[in-house]
Amino acid sequence: MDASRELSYRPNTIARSLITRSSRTIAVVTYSLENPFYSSMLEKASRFFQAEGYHLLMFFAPPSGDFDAVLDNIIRSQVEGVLMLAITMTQAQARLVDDFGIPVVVINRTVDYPGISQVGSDNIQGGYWAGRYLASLGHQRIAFLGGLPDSSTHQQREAGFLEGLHSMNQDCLTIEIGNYRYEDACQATRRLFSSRTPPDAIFAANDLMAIAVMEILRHEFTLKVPSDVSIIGFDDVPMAAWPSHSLTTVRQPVDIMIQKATELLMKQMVQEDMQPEHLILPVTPMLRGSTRLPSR
Amino acid sequence: MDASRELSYRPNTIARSLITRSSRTIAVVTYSLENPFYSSMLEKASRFFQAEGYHLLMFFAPPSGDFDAVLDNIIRSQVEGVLMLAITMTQAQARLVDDFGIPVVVINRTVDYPGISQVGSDNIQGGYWAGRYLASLGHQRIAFLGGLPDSSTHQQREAGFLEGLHSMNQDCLTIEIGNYRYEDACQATRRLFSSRTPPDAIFAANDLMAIAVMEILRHEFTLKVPSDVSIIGFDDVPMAAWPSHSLTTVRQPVDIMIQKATELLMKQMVQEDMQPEHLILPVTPMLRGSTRLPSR
DNA sequence: ATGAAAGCGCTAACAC
DNA sequence: GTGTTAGCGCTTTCAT
Repeated sequence: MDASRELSYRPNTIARSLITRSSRTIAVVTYSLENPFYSSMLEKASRFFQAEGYHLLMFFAPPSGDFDAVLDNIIRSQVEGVLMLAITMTQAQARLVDDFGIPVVVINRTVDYPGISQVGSDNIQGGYWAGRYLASLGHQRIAFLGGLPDSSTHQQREAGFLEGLHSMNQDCLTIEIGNYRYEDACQATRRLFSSRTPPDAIFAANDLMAIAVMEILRHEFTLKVPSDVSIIGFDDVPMAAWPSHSLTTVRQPVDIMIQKATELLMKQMVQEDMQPEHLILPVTPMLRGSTRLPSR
Repeated sequence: MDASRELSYRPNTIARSLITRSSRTIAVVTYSLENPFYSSMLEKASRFFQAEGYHLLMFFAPPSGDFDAVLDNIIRSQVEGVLMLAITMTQAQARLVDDFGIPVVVINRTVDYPGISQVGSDNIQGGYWAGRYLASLGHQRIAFLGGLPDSSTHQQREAGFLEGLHSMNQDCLTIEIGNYRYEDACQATRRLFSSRTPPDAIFAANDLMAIAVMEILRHEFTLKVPSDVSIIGFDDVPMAAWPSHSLTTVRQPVDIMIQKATELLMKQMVQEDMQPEHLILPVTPMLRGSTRLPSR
């Protein structure tokens, strides 16, 4: 002990990992941290795992393209688990990492493969509520501002929304795509409101885009929110509650999602035989100032 | 090759790391991702290193306390470099990791130890400009909303600010602390404006806090920005340019900072003998709508 | 309790 | 080129 102190010896984690066959490392895969919803998830997950003696190894999905190469790197890296934050995977990709026996939890994406765990919230219900609620406010020209068209969240929120509108005998005026990004949503909003029949209400597939809509309407089209246009978002990021935005939105239970996801991943890492689970957590409508008041 | 495909063989990165003595891994240390300034830095750094075949291992500094334990983990983990994002280190801590021969680049903190590289921007100049500019607008009761009191950025921005005010024959009305956090800044704003002599201008040590001030003033105190109170922030995060905030701020050149920091770290990892550098990049005042117009 | 040795899966050096 | 071997720094097992 004296000598080890003298030489300021530190055990070599890599050598230890090799012999124990446990890297105490978890891959986190995401494609952007622009949305604070995911950067806060990242922080929470990281602190949780750090407390358990694990550390997160970051992998960013390339904007276009070779996600298979990323998966390959993940497999070689000997991580003990993978946390996918809003990453769309093919069945083949899911099977690949499952075949290597690496536990995976996918957050906010469903993937059509039973071997991995998924944690999400009830996008269909959230969309359904948004559709019904906007219609119930008396809006007649209701549009959807979608996220990434390939993502399950986009598809489910859209499907729920259309169904909600139909249940009120309405159709969706038009659908635009904002790719879950602020800038893209600004462009989409400009297109939407340059039309001869602009919407009088918008459901955006996340808060970041909903806030973009609000900014563009108020400051480029000098329209009032909510008196001219009602806006609903999705996520309930902290920013949505800031008084300037006061965004009516569909809250996803972030804390519970990340808690369940990390617990699930831990369990799967510890017991070989754990069955993958598919959790769909309930969402909560948050009524704020970006939707007009119900007339009654 | 056929057999390796058959068995879907993947080289074991850990075994390779052990023999080559290179983990192709870099530690990133931060204490919060609440400020998008840092989550975007994280994303950019991660993509850069990933393209070079390196991956980031995340370490979060505990809110209170044992940072030495984190450093110890970093050293054991055999990372080839450390990127500190806004982490305040003691001299002893800096020396420790330097003694282990691990290259370190500290972003947005100065540390009183010559052995490690530092990349930051000219906080003193930025603060100086903010002080002079607010005074030049005719403000008479100018306050400072500080960040983390122990951080070098806080201290430098404050020092520059006070000096700027003095150069215009003014003193700082009062100083409050917001710890670089949104919520803390809201509380600080409430304290500031409950006073009998509230400020008529505020310089906040980052944009997140500046926006918090704006929110509270407009919606809790029904004061107008900028006609009642001018506000200046620091960073120039994307949100600052959103029309609702239209925040006058001091831009830090994020892209250049992260580019320089990653390049520096790479160089130090490759050549043993590289001298640590201390880069102070120029800041740029961004005049927007949160400060009143110069009268002339 | 204390020590010696095998081996995790690679790479690099060295023979052939 | 092709094959063999030593060894990276640990943990674990087995013998003392």
